[in-house]
Amino acid sequence: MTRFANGDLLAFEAGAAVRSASHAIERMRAHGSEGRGISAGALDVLIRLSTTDRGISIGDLARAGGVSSRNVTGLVDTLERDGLVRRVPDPEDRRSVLVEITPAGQAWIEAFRKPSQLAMRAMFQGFTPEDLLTFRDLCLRLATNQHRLADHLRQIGSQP
Amino acid sequence: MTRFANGDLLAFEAGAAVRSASHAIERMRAHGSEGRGISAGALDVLIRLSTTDRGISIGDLARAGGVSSRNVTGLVDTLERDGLVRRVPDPEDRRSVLVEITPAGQAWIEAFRKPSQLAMRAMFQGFTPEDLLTFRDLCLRLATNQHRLADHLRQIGSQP
DNA sequence: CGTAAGTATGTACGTCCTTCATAGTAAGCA
DNA sequence: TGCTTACTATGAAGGACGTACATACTTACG
Repeated sequence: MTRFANGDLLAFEAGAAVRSASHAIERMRAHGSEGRGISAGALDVLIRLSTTDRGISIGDLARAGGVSSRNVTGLVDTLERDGLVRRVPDPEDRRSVLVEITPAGQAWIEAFRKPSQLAMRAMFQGFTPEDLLTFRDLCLRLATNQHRLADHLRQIGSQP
Repeated sequence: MTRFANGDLLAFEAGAAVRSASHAIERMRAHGSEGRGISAGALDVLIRLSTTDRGISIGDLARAGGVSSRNVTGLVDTLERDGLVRRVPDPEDRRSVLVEITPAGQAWIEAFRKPSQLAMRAMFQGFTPEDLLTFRDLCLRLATNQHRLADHLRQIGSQP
């Protein structure tokens, strides 16, 4: 290994580590939903939709996931083709399209949950509940930090 | 949020959280190496090569990264096209190709390190050194867990 | 020697994600 | 009211990562 200043080394290593960890999770997830053919990005959208009864607009889904709205449009396309999701016009804004989960989508999530939880439990084997809790919180803090940074960068980028 | 059994909920949420976190890191990394045009997968290979003076074979790189060897071939292609990496024949096995980092590659890594560390420091703002340490360790444990699981799955998959 | 296994790579493909361009709609202001 | 500006979703095009399968070459083992 190359040499670093103390704290920066740790941050650098942690960055690399979280990348491996995410790859690991992704791989297990793929294994869990194997055959039922839903891919990572689409799954994110579906899970987000499953947490509410109201529809969510494409733009809001994009902002929530931190990706472009064009991307979400595509993911919703595939989910809709599979019948897991449905587009309905927004009664309050005719530009907007609300996406809601269908009963088939709910069923898919239910079927996905059990094996996914088992896989996750296997992945987090050896973690104490406290480990799990702090780990989750640190991850979320990382995500919010990034959101804040992205906003900041966007601001200083748009007014040089 | 939907309802879960206690521990499984946490594992499920932690899985989602690490995905966001990794996306966050990835985005900052992209921002850091902007213009210098190296992408995530290639960067992983380059970093791995920068940690040793000897060449590493395509297959070993693939196993270390947990990806297919075909994929590594492609990544090495682009790195070689940019002059950051070089293929040399393995003197001990004429099937194998060793990949080594060039001086230009070393220089790239050096140039990348500083802004990357700054970005990481910004990302991990608010983390105590202990947070950072446990976070990194938990991530690595996750990765090793996945490796073990993958091996296990491969074994039971190949002898049904 | 001959067969089996390992190596890198060609071909083909799927998914994620992006940017730019476009048509429809909303909102603010003369 | 009409005009301009901004926002919405989407079409088109493309880059990058990753996979599986087939192939040619080399090694190792019987």
